Amino acid sequence: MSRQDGSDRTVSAEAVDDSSATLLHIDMDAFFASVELLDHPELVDQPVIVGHRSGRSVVTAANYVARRYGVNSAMPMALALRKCPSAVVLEPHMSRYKDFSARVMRIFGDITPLVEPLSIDEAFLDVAGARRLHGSPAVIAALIRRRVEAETGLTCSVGAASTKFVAKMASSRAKPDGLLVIPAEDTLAFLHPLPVGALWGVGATTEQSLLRLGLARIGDLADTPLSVLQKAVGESAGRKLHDLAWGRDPRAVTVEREEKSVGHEVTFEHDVNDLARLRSELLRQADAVAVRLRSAGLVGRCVVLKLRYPDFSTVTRSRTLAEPTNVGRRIYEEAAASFDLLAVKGIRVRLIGVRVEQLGEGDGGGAGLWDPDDDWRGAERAVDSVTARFGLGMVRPASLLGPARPGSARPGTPKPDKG
DNA sequence: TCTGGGGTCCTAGGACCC
DNA sequence: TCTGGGGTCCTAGGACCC
Repeated sequence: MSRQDGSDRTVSAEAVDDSSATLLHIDMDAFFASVELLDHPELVDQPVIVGHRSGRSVVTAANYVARRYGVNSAMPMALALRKCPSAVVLEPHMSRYKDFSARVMRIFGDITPLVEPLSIDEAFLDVAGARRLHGSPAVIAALIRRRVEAETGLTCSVGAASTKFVAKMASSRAKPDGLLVIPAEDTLAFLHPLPVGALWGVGATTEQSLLRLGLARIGDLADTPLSVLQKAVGESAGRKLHDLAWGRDPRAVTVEREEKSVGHEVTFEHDVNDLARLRSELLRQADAVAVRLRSAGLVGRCVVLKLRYPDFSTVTRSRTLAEPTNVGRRIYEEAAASFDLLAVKGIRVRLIGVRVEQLGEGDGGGAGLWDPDDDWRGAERAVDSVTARFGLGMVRPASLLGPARPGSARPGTPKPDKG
């Protein structure tokens, strides 16, 4: 194993044979907070929290100064401010984070086309094919870290290993501003002393189940019969834990992933018992979901309503449609029908949300495919905008229902490349 | 302390069909 | 008349991740 970090850059990553560690996991350090600090350099030495100040919000991100006070992501803001009353709270700026995200992802893309974004601020890279051009994985990781810092002013941490999940665990142990290389032959020596909670996929609940069995370290999982693990945490999770404990993870870096669902939800500042208000929120969300589906060229078959009550208990109700849709009014009708069955007198709601699942390719209307010459598409877009504003169903005039004209690409079908 | 919003994946039970 | 086992679809809930 070889370590390199901001405080001691002289440790040479090349001292170990890293040729097997071709999977990199790159994770930006305190991403949202770091972007905000670029705009507020005077705050770098102060505890900074990104999030809304309002009553029911949580911490979206915290810089490392704030973390020293025990502040962490997803912590209720009220608690965070009790732990660190001197923290500066900054409102999030998502579009700015997306912009920085695109910039770092482009840097990754310069190294290899095999980039799998995991979230806005992290990605897997398979650099096996990039070694001839750029050098060993550790050299590539160092190059990426230098470029990210030089071109964005942000730091990142990198884990390099022979499997994705070990690379991911390595990057988290390299944080902040570090690089940790785990050659294949060192995998078990790296994993086995770590606590079970450090495993990707083991949260608080699973950790407790494992601790009750006396399994505290990853090495303990490796030494436990598969059947015992499966009885404790389920068949699939048990199998996965056992494999991971032995460093087995055959997943490859996948560049494309298809979306499985699209949804919106909102937690009210104060619990709501006004049914009309709840329905109008539902309508707003259904339309927002529909707009996103259409712009992605998708339709969905299953509409899920989600409610959370004041005691934080959560229920969902789903309805499967005979015909998939991306029409706001249809989504709303299904969600509202589910809602009406739950909306007993005196109901109070903390959160309401709509999600559409079982997605498939839509029948056109994808914004990226819009051809200004196709005037019927323009008409459809106009209808869509009415839909978006008023929640009306999409009513395509009968004259627009005909087949695609000869010579024009079928809706939803990308036109072939020209040579 | 009092818990966001965006997701993915898994489990389990029941209906239904062969 | 009683009964089995597998497969698929649907639904509800929950763990987990960032």
